[in-house]
Amino acid sequence: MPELPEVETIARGVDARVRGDRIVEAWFSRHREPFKSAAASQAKGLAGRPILAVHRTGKHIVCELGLAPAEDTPNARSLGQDGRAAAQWIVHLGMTGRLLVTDPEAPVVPHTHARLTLTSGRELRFVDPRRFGRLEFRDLEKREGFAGPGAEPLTIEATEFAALFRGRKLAIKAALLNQTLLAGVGNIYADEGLFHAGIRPRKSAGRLTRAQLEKLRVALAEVLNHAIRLGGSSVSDYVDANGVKGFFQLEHCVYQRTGEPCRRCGSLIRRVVVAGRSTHYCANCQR
DNA sequence: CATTTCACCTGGTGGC
DNA sequence: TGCCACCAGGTGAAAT
Repeated sequence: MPELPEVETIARGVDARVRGDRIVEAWFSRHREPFKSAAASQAKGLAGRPILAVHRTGKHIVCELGLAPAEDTPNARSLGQDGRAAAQWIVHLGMTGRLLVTDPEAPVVPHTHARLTLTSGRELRFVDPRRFGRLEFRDLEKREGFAGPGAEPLTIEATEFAALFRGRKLAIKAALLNQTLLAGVGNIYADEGLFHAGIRPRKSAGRLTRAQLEKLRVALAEVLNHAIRLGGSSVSDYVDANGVKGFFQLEHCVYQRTGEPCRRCGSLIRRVVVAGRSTHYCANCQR
């Protein structure tokens, strides 16, 4: 479910409620590897660590963690070297993942795969029916910090954005979904961004003019920021860290509006398959 | 290497 | 009500 605006909304919500808290204990379900690091090593790595901050990178939620009291040295390294985090817990929600902050007595819903109990008494829970999500623990004393390979669509500049697509023959829609180029855009916002930029999804990425690419960059950033302001798109079951739905689905111009009139020109929205994904566009507004 | 296709999962929906 | 086909916001491995 979650693309950049949904992940950003969740990360902000989780940050607001668990920043400064401390992980007492972590529990993981046995359900086959919905994990990137083994459950046992994650549980061991997480226990006792303070949560310094929670933020988003691409479609990943990154929990910045300090040192557990036992390994804390008198050398003032409870925040790690230079006040930076000593470890990270990285959550990718896949299609149906949820990261929720709950009271401990809140019923444990089916497909709950992780429960982190916190000093405050609250719990951080990961729920994921389809199990496409991924959980990873990184000890920064041993490895490098997490940074997705793709550029951030909200801050990328014109020249760099244009360079991403130069010489690429594939459809612009397929290119937008490639997380190693641009991180955070998924099926909804690729379609919406292309609509606002007036570009056909199947147009070759490398054949777009510099002006079209710039229009696309701006359109994407506007759509994503607008969606963040509305708490994301709740297409079926997306909710934020507090279980609250978003409202951007009400503003969709093309996504899942097949056969409905275009909000700008009235012609009917079409659905095709590009890069194996449902793709929606207005043949009149997008050329 | 660039690009496309498919497998991975469960659950909801709509047709019959 | 039941059964079934189809669809779904994501990725990464395998095939081309």
